[in-house]
Amino acid sequence: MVRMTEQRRVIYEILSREAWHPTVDELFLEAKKSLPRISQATVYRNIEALIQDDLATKIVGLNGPARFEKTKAPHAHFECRSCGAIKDIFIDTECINSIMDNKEIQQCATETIVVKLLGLCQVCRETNI
Amino acid sequence: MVRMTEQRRVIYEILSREAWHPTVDELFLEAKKSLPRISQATVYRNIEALIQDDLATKIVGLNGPARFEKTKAPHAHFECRSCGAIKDIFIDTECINSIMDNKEIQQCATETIVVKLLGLCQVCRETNI
DNA sequence: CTTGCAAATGATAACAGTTATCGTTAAGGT
DNA sequence: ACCTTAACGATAACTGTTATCATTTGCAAG
Ligand SMILES: [Mn+2]
Ligand SMILES: [Mn+2]
Ligand SMILES: [Zn+2]
Ligand SMILES: [Zn+2]
Repeated sequence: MVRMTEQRRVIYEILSREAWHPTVDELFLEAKKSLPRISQATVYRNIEALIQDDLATKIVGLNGPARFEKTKAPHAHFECRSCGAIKDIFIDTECINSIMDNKEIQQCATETIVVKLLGLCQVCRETNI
Repeated sequence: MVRMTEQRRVIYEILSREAWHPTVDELFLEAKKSLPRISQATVYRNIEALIQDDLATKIVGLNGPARFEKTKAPHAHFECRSCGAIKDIFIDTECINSIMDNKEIQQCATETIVVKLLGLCQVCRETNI
C-alpha cells in the first residue's frame, strides 16, 4: 500500500513551485524548513514514488545531479552547459507532432519525446566574458 | 600543446564504428585489445579531449554511465528506459528547423538541439513480457 | 482504547561513475 | 644524446545514488 505521508506532500508542494527544476539536495534543504528531521533518503524515495505516479519528471543534464519538476504539459528545456541551470521553453506542439510523424519513431515504442537546447545561460555569458 | 597519442587514436577509431554508443567502460575494454596496458583514466581523459575538439559527443541517459559517439550529422536518439540502450533515429532536418524557429530559443544562446525518444526497446519488450 | 502489522522514515553504509593526484613514461624539439 | 613537458597508468578522493536496517508511524482489527 502507498501512503500519502507528510514528507511526500511537502516534497510535491515544493516541486509545484513554478519555474524551478530543483535537485534532490535543493528539495531536501527546502523540505527541512518545514520538516527539520527529514532525511535525504526520504527525498530520494518520494521523488521516485512521485515519478512512478507520473506526478514528477526527472531531467538529466550533461553534468551534475539530476533535476526534477512537477509533471506538466510537454515542453522543452534550455540547459546551460556551464552551470547546468534549466529553463522552460514552450515550443509549438506542431514541432513535436512533426517529429512523431516519422516511420522509424512509430516502429519504436516511443512513450516520451525529450527536447533539450544546450548553450550558455545569460548569467554564465556575463560572468565568464 | 596537444599530442595525438596512440591511445587517443585507438579510442577515436573504436568510437568511429557505426551504430554504437559505448560507455567509458566499453571503450576501455575494446581499447585494451590493442593496448593491453591502457588505463581507464586515459579513456576518460581522451574522450574529454575528443569532445573539446568536437570529434566526440556525450550522451546522457536517465540512469547508468554516459555514452559517447563520434560527432556526426545531427540526429535523434531512442533510449530504452529499461536497459539504457541507444539507437540512432534520423529525423527530418525540417523538424529541427521548425523547433529553432522560436523566439524564446533564439533569445537563448542555443548551440545544440538534443532530441531524445524514450520507451522500451524491442529486446526489453520481448524479455519482460 | 490497546495491540499488531506493514509501510515509511532517518541514519548511514555501500556502490557506481567520475575526477583529481602523483610519480613515471615517452614524444618531439634542440 | 639530452631536456622539457604532455600524456600516461595507478589509484585515491569525491559525488550522486541506492541499499540496508533498526525505529517510528499510521491504520485497522480485536
Ligand atoms: Mn520544465
Ligand atoms: Mn547517435
Ligand atoms: Zn549558466
Ligand atoms: Zn531495452
